[in-house]
Amino acid sequence: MTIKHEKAIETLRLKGHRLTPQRLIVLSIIASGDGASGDGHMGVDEVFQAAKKAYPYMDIATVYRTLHLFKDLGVVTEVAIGDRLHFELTDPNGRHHHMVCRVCNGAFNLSPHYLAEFRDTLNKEFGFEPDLEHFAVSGVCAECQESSQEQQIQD
Amino acid sequence: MTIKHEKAIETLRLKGHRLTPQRLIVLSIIASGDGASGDGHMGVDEVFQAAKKAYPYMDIATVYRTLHLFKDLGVVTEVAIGDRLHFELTDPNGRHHHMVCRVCNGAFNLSPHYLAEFRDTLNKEFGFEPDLEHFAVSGVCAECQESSQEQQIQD
DNA sequence: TAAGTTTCCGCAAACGTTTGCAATAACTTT
DNA sequence: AAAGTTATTGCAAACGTTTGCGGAAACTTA
Ligand SMILES: [Mn+2]
Ligand SMILES: [Mn+2]
Ligand SMILES: [Zn+2]
Ligand SMILES: [Zn+2]
Repeated sequence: MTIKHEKAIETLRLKGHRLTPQRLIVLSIIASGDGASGDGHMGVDEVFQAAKKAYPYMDIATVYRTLHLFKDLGVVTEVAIGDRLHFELTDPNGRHHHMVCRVCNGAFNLSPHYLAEFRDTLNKEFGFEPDLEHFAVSGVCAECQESSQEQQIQD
Repeated sequence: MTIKHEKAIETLRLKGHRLTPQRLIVLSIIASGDGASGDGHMGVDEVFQAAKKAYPYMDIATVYRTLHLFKDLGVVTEVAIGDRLHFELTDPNGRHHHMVCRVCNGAFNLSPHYLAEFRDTLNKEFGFEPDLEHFAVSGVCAECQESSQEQQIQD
């Protein structure tokens, strides 16, 4: 049980939400970060399947509701990867955004400092306050650009 | 019939796609830009309802397939507004990104120049090539920030 | 610990969007 | 103009996600 994990439970209680077995199970699955991608981001179905092992009556609607609650509380971070939702436990000491590759669906962390100037500009020029907590930019990662170049040479 | 609209038809023909009535209808609806939002971006259902008036057998799957084809050809630009897809005819002389307000669902145009530096940084630091054609940043617009401030004062 | 209050859950149905499939229609060739 | 080729369509079913509802469980109070 990590400190992040304990703080998350404390946040739930402090904001007056009930500590149901379903919520604790989903939280510990996300906290384990033990998803197929290996980068700590877990797909909704991965969470659901793992949750059913711990508690067979678990419903997919409960998983979604729980993840959205955690997102609203800032306990988890949502990342859209290849048009499916993924989640990771928020690390207050390691906040980051994401670059998502549309070819391999890899998600790469991006330090907030790369967006600080962009945020300031939008603020000053337009009075627009961007939601950067769940910011992700999609594109093609370095590795996938290389492999598509090899492909072209072979043609 | 605008020049953008004619060029779009020419693009279809040149790339070997068939000029079906369904495609021409969807294209002219998007080209009209006559959506409820007033900013030229049209929701999928708006397109579908208008298309059914011109051609009653029109199917929603055809609308989606057509819009995605147009997107791949660069003829239309997709903007996700409040987690629904919207589309506008691409203007080669007025390319822009979008700021989308999560409160009022307004979509505000953003000149590419605001993202040029961000793109360069991702390229140089990570070899990541972002897809900026359909880039949209979500947040809260100036107007909605003001009204939520008034709200707080009243409380 | 028992009763009362209110949030939360499982279920089923709905949402917006995508997909497989067999029939049709756009284009090409003759 | 007719026949042949193949992309595109309408339909229905499926996808991932959200929502309404009535019963159940978490917490509060006594
Ligand atoms: Mn991450
Ligand atoms: Mn626009
Ligand atoms: Zn990649
Ligand atoms: Zn707004």
